[in-house]
Amino acid sequence: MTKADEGAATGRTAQKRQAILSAATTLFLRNGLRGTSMDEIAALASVSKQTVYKQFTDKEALFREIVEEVTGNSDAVVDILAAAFGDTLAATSDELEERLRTVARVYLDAVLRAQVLSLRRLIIAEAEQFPDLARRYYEQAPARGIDVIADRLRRYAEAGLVVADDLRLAAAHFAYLALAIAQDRALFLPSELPGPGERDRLAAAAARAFLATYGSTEPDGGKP
Amino acid sequence: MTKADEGAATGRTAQKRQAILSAATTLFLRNGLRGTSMDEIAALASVSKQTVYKQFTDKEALFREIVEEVTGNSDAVVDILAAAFGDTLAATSDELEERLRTVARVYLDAVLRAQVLSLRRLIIAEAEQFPDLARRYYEQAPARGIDVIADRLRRYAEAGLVVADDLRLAAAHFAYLALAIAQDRALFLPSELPGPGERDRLAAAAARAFLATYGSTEPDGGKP
Amino acid sequence: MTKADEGAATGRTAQKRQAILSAATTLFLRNGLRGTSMDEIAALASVSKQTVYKQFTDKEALFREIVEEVTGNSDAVVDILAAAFGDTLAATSDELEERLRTVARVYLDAVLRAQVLSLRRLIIAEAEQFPDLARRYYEQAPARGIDVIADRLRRYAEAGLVVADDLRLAAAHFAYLALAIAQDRALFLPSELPGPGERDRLAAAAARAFLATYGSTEPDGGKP
Amino acid sequence: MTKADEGAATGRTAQKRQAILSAATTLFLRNGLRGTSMDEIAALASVSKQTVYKQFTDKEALFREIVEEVTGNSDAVVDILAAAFGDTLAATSDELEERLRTVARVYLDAVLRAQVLSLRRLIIAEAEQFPDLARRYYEQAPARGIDVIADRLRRYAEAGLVVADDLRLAAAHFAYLALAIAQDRALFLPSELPGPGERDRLAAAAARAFLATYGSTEPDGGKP
DNA sequence: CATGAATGAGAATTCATTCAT
DNA sequence: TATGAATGAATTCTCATTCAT
Repeated sequence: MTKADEGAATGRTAQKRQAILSAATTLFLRNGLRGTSMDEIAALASVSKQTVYKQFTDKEALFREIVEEVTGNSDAVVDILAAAFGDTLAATSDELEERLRTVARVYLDAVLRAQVLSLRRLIIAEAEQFPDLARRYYEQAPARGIDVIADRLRRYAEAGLVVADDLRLAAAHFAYLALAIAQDRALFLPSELPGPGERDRLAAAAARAFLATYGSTEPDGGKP
Repeated sequence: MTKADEGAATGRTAQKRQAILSAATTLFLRNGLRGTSMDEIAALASVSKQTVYKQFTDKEALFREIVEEVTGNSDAVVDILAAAFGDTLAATSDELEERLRTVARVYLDAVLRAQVLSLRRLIIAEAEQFPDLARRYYEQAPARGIDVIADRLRRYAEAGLVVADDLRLAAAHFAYLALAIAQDRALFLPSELPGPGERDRLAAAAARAFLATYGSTEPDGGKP
Repeated sequence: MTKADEGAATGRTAQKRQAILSAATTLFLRNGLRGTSMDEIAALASVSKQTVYKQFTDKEALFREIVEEVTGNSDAVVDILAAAFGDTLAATSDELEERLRTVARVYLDAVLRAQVLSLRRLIIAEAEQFPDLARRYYEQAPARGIDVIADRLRRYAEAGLVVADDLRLAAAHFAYLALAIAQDRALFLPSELPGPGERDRLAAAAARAFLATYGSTEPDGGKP
Repeated sequence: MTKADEGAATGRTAQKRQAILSAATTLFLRNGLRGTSMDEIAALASVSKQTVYKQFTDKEALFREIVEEVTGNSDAVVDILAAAFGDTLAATSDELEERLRTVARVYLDAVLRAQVLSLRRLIIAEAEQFPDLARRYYEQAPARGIDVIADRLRRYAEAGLVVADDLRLAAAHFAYLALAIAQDRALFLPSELPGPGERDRLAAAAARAFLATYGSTEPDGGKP
């Protein structure tokens, strides 16, 4: 076997595997675990059922692999969040509020994407059957988002812009002020996602409320 | 047929109907819609399958009826919430914070009950298949909770204890400050409900954060 | 429900159950466990597959039930054997030999019936998968046959017609002298069962060999 | 292509063929014909399924080849048996009994090996599907054992140590006195093979019973 | 030639729903 | 009216065998 052969073989197999994963992801997110049959997956992936079973032990294994993969990709949300904070610290309270407003808004957009919502629904639906997957998701997605926020808040606290005993709690307050109203609603009413204006409003209110609670009273050292 | 006969017959039928509803509720909440078979329901209700089908057109109808019934009973949560506010207004800011702490704590307890969480999971899981049910639930449960809070906040605002442009938004902030951290976690990690201490802590932090944002600066109107 | 109703219902159900058991017995004995499908069983019993599954948890349960039932009926062989010994003791050595010849012959016939051989094959085939069934069969069939023989030999020994230290061993020797040659052959060559003459010959040889070993030298007390 | 190449090719092919045969033997003996899949065989032999099909027409052909091969190797049992008789004749009745005891014991050991028992079970299980294989096995294994014994008995008879009209019948009596009790039990109770003491006891009893029946009354020519 | 993919069927089991009694 | 049986399809998974590369 030459390298080319190996590459070709691997490529072929890996390609099929990808097609299966992609098809299954689509279907699981749309119809849930029990609402998706292996036949449908094979058909959508344009492979035979046996190819599916040769690559994945059984439906559960396929489900697990997909949830783990997609959960991993949820880092995207966390990365977006981290990026939104920017690299520099805000210099004044006013700047900080605007910064937080942006962060809230960006975070909200990330979280209201249809895929992210579907994944959330899927994992919540199966949380009792697959507690390990649910835990993993929880730790990778919502919890890590709060970690990132807490980390940034620490820097603001060090700069005297924010005052908080418990940074993780403050971070959670910020996260849920920003997300919870819209996210909760979106879980139940998938077809009524809030529009841009509403998102702006929610993000602004979250930033304002957060700073009212945790903003330093003597903001940036006294405006002359 | 005498009235007695009719009554007996009705009674018996109604009794079976109740048994079916009760069995189906248990099973749907535990195993989901697709995870529950009509056979299981009939068996747990100790009736024949035909009896089930005589009372309910099909599985979907049974599911709907149950979700609507249980959703209706979720008023309980709203009632608990309303009761927690009490009938009198708080006289001072301090009293108000304690009052809100209590409310947050009671609300949290109500919402973290296993049944309530299971119902939430069930409805979220089926939100795309049964958007009307999800809407109804959303309007009956989370939304009405916020209504109740908003209503109370209005009275506080009138008394000068709270300042808010948008009372519903303020109410939502309070609700999600109080619930979201724990509720979100509980949806994903059913086996790790927060203990009493943690609940106290979350409730206190919610009350504090809310008042920092929406509490009147001149607390109780300034008693001259 | 009246008794008649119950009876009718039971009768109907029991009838179907019997049909299933009968069909499955036929097929399992003919084609083995893996060689028989639930579809075939349902078809041969003229019932729906669901009726089969309602009566028997799964294929294994059905298999077990059948093997146990048929094993129980194998008592027939033991009963035949016991009857062949007759109620009276033989008075002389000559009579005893004739008696044993008859017993051997009858036993051989019982054991060479097609059903008995098929059952033996079936249980041997599954002995590693179902050790409990194999044990039960072994104890009910071959072992009990030897018990019966040992019991009769004890009476002969008490009458001085037979001399043996170890009656069970002597019984086993008799049993296998009588059966083993033909039984072994029949297990492998189902289509070449020995004819009556051959059976006579084997039975006679078994009786003769047994008495040569275990017959009392001073037979019936000395004919003057 | 040089001869070396051809040799190498043949060697490689033959090697794979052997690997397949070996894997299939293991699996067929362990799990039976229907309990073994071509996939498993290919996997255990570390070859592709196509290679299996290139070497053997289909599953049945592979099964046949294996059973025939293993049946051929069962000669081992016959060889062991023949060797146990030794090259010299026994001189006295006492020596003969000891000799037969040894033979019986060795034969028993040979026949109670797990592989031999598994093969027996396998062939019995498939005797109706593959009557030709069963016949071949029967003729190669149990029947040839009896042939060997009959042959030796003839020499003993010529030496006046043994008296028998029908040497094959006498040989069968010896064989089944020696084997049948333990072999039968072992077929049904694979996990309860008799220990050495029990084997000794059975072998001794077989030798004794055989000589009581077929031993010459005037043993070795009368010791004056 | 040999690897992975494909085929096409079949088996066990389950389900929602409907008859028949 | 209620029970057990029946229906007919679907679902998960496996298998023996054959292409295509």
